[in-house]
Amino acid sequence: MHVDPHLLRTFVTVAECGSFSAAASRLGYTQSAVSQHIATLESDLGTPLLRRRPVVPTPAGERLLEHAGPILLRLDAARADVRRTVADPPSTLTLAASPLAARSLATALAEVRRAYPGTETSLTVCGRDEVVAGIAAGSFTLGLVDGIATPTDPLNLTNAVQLRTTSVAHDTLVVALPTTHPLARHGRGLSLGDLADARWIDAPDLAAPLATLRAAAGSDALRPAFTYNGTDLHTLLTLIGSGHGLAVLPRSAVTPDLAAVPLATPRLVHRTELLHGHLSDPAAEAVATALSDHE
Amino acid sequence: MHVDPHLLRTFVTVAECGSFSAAASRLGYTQSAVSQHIATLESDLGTPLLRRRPVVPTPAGERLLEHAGPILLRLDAARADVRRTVADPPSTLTLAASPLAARSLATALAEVRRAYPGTETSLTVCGRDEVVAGIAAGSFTLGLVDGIATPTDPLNLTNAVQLRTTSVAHDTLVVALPTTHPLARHGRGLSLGDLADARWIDAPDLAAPLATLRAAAGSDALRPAFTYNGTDLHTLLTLIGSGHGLAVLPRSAVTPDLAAVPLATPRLVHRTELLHGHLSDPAAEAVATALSDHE
DNA sequence: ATGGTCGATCAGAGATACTGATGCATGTGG
DNA sequence: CCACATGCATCAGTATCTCTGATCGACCAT
Repeated sequence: MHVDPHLLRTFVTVAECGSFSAAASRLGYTQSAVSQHIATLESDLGTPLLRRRPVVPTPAGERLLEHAGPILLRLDAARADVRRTVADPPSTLTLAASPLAARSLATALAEVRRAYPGTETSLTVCGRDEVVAGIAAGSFTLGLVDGIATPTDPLNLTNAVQLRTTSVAHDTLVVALPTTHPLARHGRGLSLGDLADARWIDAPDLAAPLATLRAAAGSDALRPAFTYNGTDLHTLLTLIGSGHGLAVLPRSAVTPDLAAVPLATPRLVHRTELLHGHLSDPAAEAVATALSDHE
Repeated sequence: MHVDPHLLRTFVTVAECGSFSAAASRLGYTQSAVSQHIATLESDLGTPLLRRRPVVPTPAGERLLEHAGPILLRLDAARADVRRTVADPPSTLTLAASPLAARSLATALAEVRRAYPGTETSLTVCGRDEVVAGIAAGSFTLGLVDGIATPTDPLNLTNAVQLRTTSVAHDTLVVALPTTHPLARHGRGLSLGDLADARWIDAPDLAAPLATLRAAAGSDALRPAFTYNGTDLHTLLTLIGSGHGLAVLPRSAVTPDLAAVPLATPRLVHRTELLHGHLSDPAAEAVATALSDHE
């Protein structure tokens, strides 16, 4: 029949944990149950999904993992979407935003709070995927996600199926460098190809992930010399300023103490998009329109 | 926990059939089981999903239906994708195409059959959604889908998640009219806005569906005076020729006995895209590259 | 009224999905 | 080289779930 989502969920957990017993305690099952789940899934699909000891996905398992996340997300999204049409709109406005997108919220939000003074508001800043997942699962009513895209295309938000998206802001992309850097005075704009051998800082949670830039440039170069796993813009700018490497950022994110040379090719822009399910809450709708008009 | 896909499937079937007992026999269950399925789903989601007698989805049910199709499709796609990595490539090349996309196949296919003479080939022409679903579910290895899109964007194939797509051909869109029609000599190109009150033939399975054109034009006009539910191009052209109305088609589809005036605004093109999962079959890969190169 | 259709409900048989105990392979420290 | 610890597989048993078949009540048409 169909692949059972319960089995899928334990499969994902086991793959994440790299261990049957760890997954079991995480899921509140016994190790025996987890073992049976995986066995059932494997016999159902007719192929081993995990190599044991150490526990690593087989190629078939990798395939399944690619599907499992979106499926489970979508399943939750369906439930959340149905709940939304039934439950009355919550009194608190629950917002989420990825770090560089959060700034777009402040001004629009101010207007709305003036118009609806009674509304409690909560804002969560988290990773792009978490924003999408949270909106889908109904834990946030409105989300802002930033990312890079070609000037005409929308952001490629995989998993965002059945969610409404609106582009709310775009900004040119620049390469941020120390002012002392030889390229800092490069007036006409830089090409990614020229920067293949530069020292890059990869800050996937904050700036344009290098992997995305590689895909856009069609190049296999652009290897990170430094990886910053954090969401604090100031820290990243400081790292760049003290010469640890350079990064691609939206122009408005770069402070004047750094050089910001436009990224000429490939032609990409920084875009932030609004993301939501069906809006029944007037305050949420007001935020949405305030943000859209801001464009 | 999660929404159970089995229940989801019977829910979809019941909604389609508009009857519990009909759905039961279609699914090979008893009416009792179907009734219990729906009851379980409703109590799980905490809201009625169907109004009984007559059986019609409630608003919450409509929401769920929007999710159900893609979820079930994706579940099948996951299984098919895993199977593909395990099973050896099938000896027959299984192709699918939407009616207007099929023509792009012929030439590319000829080359490949010369290169791989041993390969049995099957081609199925069916609706766009069926092509996508069939590829996802693994019943076809390669699919061609046509549709309209803005010049820079790819086709908006919802449900095509986790499938690879390549644009293989594009063609300008024209309004097909009888040569005697007053607009037939309209040299510079027509605007959809000017044609709001024209007699339209809607041929959703074959040409650009009017609903899509309406969305692109941002207009609520463009109501069909005639609907052709069929996939035969010749029939549609004959209908146009005998004055039943006009339709938007790719230029290459319109024979010289009809007038074909370019569609100037909105700027849209007819595009056909190649669609497939992971290709392990060399012949299938050859077809894919032959088609891509043809651009 | 009356027979027919359709969905809801109920009891019970069969399948299922857990737990806890045990078995067996692998890697590790004495 | 041998205990021993660790971690997955397997098994038996039970609690639960999920069907079927029978029955009921509501509605519709005759």
